[in-house]
Amino acid sequence: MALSSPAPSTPASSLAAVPTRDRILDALVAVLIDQGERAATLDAVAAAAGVSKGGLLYHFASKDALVDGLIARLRALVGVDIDNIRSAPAGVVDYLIRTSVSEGTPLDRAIVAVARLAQGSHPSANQALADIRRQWLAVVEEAVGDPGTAEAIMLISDGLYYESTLAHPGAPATSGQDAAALDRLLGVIERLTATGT
Amino acid sequence: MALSSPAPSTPASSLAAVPTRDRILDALVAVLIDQGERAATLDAVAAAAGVSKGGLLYHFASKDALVDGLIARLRALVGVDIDNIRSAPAGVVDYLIRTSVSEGTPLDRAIVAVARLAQGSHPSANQALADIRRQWLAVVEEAVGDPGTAEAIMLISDGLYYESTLAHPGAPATSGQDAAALDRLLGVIERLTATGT
DNA sequence: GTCTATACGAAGATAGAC
DNA sequence: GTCTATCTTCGTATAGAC
Repeated sequence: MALSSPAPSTPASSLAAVPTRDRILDALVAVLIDQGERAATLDAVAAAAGVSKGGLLYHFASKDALVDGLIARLRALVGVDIDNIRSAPAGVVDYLIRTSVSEGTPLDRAIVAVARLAQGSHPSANQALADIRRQWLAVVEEAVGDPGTAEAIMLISDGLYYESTLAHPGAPATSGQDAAALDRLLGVIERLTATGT
Repeated sequence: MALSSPAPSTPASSLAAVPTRDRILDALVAVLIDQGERAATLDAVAAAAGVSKGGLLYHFASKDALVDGLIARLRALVGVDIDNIRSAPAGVVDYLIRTSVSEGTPLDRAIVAVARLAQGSHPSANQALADIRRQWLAVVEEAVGDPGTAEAIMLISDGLYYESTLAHPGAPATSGQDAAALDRLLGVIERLTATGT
């Protein structure tokens, strides 16, 4: 699962300490989500990870390298997700829409963090998000048949991501009311998939 | 129309020079759209407006004041747009969706610029965008009747904005292919509004 | 592997001349 | 109203000790 780091050869127990490299990426994600792109300085990330700036720079030689590390983690997580979505019991669309709003999982957090980066003209962050969208769209198209319908559903997913995360920095996680709204939304979307072209 | 600046009392002709204050806001918008939030420094904005940093700071005492000026302009432009959308010949939904992707008008540019700002934890930018969304959603709800359908349409609009502007910094304006895709999308959306709840 | 200290440049803001 | 210094703080990165 932790594709971004080599598996330790002899983990004494499953409670083995998280490698510093991963802790730093966790800290980067946390700062990006909670305080935005501008606040994600080397100082702030190092402090959040519990290391010094010098310590951070040992693991990631520059800020760009740090960002690249996060994007690599995101791509790995998405690879797993694409497998999950194809075999989702409630269907591809249900899975996609529900996970567009969740905010809890490592994947959600990685996406939101990279989306924050993408606004600051990080070309590789934009590229990664565009690639991911393409992968999801392909799966939805495969599931619903009609490309136009797939695009509309994908746009709703984009809108949910934008609304639930980017538009409201520091918002609390999914609440009960949101869950009801999500059910209602899925009902509306069914009207798109029920009828053919 | 230019609600953000007092009308000159004696404009010799309609070619009267644009006030420096407005030129500075234009420059801020241009830099935000073309180069992102981080690039929108006082130096860069001043250069784009053709004034010195000191000159800029005469009109806007601080960077926060500059941002507030842009947000005030956006709110004024949206006020006009809300009037337009209610009387749009092709209908509210058609107008909303089409203008979600345009990118050419002063309003579009102001929205994209403020959206860039919103990612950098500018609370007032987020607040303004949330307010605007609420106004549009109210109009759509009024037009289509069902709140769930209205929300789905609004999310598609959000997705279009995200896709066409935030996700692709420095992308060219609406192309021919986009226009066809938009028509197809409107066809899909009609399936939502055609059927009742 | 992790730390402290320091160099260097960039960005916001002030002061005062014109 | 607009300009040119100048000050200060912050962010990235390097050097070298431990």
